[in-house]
This record gives sequence, structure tokens and C-alpha cells, in this order.
Amino acid sequence: MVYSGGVKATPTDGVTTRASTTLQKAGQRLTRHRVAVMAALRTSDRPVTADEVAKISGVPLSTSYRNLAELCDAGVAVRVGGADRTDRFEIAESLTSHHHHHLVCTECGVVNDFDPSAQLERLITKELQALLASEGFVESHHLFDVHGVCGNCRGSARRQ
Amino acid sequence: MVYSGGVKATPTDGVTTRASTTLQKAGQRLTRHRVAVMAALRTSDRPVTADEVAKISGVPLSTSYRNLAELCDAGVAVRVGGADRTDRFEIAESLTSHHHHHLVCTECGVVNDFDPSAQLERLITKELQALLASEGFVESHHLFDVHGVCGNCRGSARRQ
DNA sequence: ATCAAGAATGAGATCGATTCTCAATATCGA
DNA sequence: TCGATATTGAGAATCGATCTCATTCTTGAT
Repeated sequence: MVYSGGVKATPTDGVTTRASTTLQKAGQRLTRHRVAVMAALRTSDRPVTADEVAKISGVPLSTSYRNLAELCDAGVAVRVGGADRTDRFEIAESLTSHHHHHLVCTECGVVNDFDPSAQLERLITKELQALLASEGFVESHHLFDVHGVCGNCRGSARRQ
Repeated sequence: MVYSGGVKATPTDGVTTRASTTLQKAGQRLTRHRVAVMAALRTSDRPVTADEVAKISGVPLSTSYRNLAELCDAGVAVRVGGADRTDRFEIAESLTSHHHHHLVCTECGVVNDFDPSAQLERLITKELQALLASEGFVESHHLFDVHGVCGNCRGSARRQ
């Protein structure tokens, strides 16, 4: 068994650098595995499962789960719920500066990103202010998820 | 063991009547248990878990799960994902005529309802039209969920 | 560089929500 | 009433996610 934990690795771009900094501020070490997991998250343009991260990054599944949870704790990643029972993860918007929402396919479970208009976001922000104050609720983030059937699944349904 | 399945029960209000009709149109029988499950859903002003439904209605857990799934298939109920791994269920908006969104507490998992403004809904509808067409995605419904910490959990955190 | 204290790892065990199984029982139309 | 079909319920099975713990690595102090 080759043990590869704890090996220091080098970030290679802006988002990764910020992610690394955030991680270390949260008191977590920047190991090769964590960098690999972050890279896996960045590889995809949509939220990925822990299993996918493990396959993409070569990290063992339990480490993938553990590191993803730690990245979420540190605010580097966020957990995205979908239509199936499988959690998906993506880099936090605070690091990518790219606010977006999700198209969730209720057939295959895949989650894709889409961008909201500035107008919609302004209205959402405005509306939430009053609501949250009256409820005593402190928002961490909001999700605007559209559920339905994606083009792929509609195609395969027609072909049957 | 007392077997109580299949006993016909009587709906008592508009929503329940419509739910019953919908269920029967979907080819499912209107048993006492199903009525009890629907009543349990209506009892609460927020989405409830299968376990809660079982406790409220007195229906066994496996039957609660099965009937909730059937109600969802029939379009009488919908499954609401939250911040924990526990599914919650509520009566479909098509039956209650009450469109709403969710405040999801990331501490205790409880989901509460809130009402969006008509303006926000109009904008959402408008925005989705163009998007979905271009993606080949067919919407079944959309979720606008605000995640954060509810007043209760903030209170108990402060008290510690 | 060396050492001790603490962090990370990984294979597999465990957990827990949900689904499945199947014999017993009920429903419903003819 | 009868036969075909649906529902039920207790527990088994499933499976994604978390936990365990011995091993190995990292890091700061010396």
C-alpha cells in the first residue's frame, strides 16, 4: 500500500489559490488529496458526486467523502441536493464569483448549472430581506432549482 | 395483528376530495391508510417526513413510505428535499392552489413554507421560458429554497 | 535535522433512510 | 359470492454516507 497523505501540493490558478487559503484559514492542511479533490470539483461544469470525485481524482472513496465534507465546512465547497438520494458537490460561489442555479433532471439525477439574470437576483435579494427578518432566519444561501426532464432523457424516452 | 387495509374512508373537505379523485384517476384505491396519510400531510403547515406521517397517522412506517411514494406518483403529494438526508412530503400545490417556497434550516433540518410575491413569480416564469427552451429541458416544477439557520436553532446556540 | 504531538489516510465496518419481499388480507367488478 | 387484483406490514435488503482505528504523514519546537 502506498501512503500518499499529507504531501504538500501546489495550487495552480486563482480559484485554487483562494480555495487553498480558505482551507488553511479553517485550520486544515493542504494535502495532495485535498488539492486533487478541489481539482476534480473544478474539472466539471456541474455538481459532481463523491463517487465521481473519487474516480476523477484517484482518491479513495472514504477520503473523497471526508475531504468533501471538510471542504464544505471550510466554505470551499457546497453540497447540492438533487432529485435522487445522492449528494453532489461544487466549488462555493464565493470562490468562483459565479452565482448560478440548477437544472435538476428527475430521470437521471444529473444537475446542470444555469445563470440567473441580474434582475431576478435583485428581486430575490430584495424579497428575502423582509421575509428573513420577520422569521428570525439567517440565510446562508439560496437555491433556485428547476426540476424536470433533461434533453438527454427525453431523447431516450422517445427512442424506446 | 389487526389488519385494516383497504377499508374505504370518507373525505371531509375540498382538498381531500380533490386528492381522492386524483388518486383514483391514477388507478389507486382510496384506503383508510391513504386517507390517513393525506390527512397527516394536511395537518402540518410544513413538509413532514415519512416517519412523522407514520406517527401522526398511526400507519406503519413501511406503509407510510409506500403510500407517500404512491401519492407522489399520482401527483397528490410532492417530495421535498432539505438540508439533511431525510425526505419530506407535502400536498401538491396543484391541489392546494397555494404556491410557496421553503426555508430550510441547516441545523435541525426543519423545512418551513413561505409565500413568494406575485412579482417574483412572474419574473421567474418569464426567465425560465427562454432558458428551458434553449436547454431542451421540460420543467415539472421549480424550487426556491432558502438555506440557513432558523430562529429556534439560533436561540439554542446562543443559550449554550 | 530530530522528535513529539497532532492531522490525514484508507479499508472496511457501521449507520440509517428508504425500498423491497412476500404471505396474509382486503377490495371490487362481474 | 367469487376470482382477479391491490394493499398491507414486519422485517430483510439496499446503498449512500459516516465512522473506526491502526498506520503514516506533517509541522513546529528544539
